[in-house]
Amino acid sequence: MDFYERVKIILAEIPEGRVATYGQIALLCGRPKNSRQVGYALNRGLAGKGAPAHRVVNSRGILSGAASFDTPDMQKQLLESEGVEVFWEKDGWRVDLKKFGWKHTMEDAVRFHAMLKK
DNA sequence: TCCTTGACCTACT
DNA sequence: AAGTAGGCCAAGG
Repeated sequence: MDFYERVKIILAEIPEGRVATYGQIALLCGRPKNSRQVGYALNRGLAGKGAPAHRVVNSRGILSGAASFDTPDMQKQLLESEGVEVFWEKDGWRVDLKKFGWKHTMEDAVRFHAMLKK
């Protein structure tokens, strides 16, 4: 199964009101070292149309600076509409991963692995 | 092929 | 706490 298809599947599993990191997505896709490709996928829209790309941030909780969204603050808007606090820190908009980071269980990981057949 | 480019990550100063 | 360095790897030229 294609890596980008896997990304699409995992993205659909991120709960509303929570955010996941690129590395986390890559890990759950069974490709721990492909965090950059996750970004590539979202940037190029390879993860499908309705993909919740706004729920993905980097390891420090910083929102993507690359404006692949219609408007610069769209990602922030979408997150806030889901109840996620977004605040400005030095160089960019950020969320507290301690509070809003998606903490998937081991069971989740196993379940996802089963979905990623082949 | 080789080289450059990234919505990245970790470890180390 | 903040900045650097090296590592990663698929795409595209």
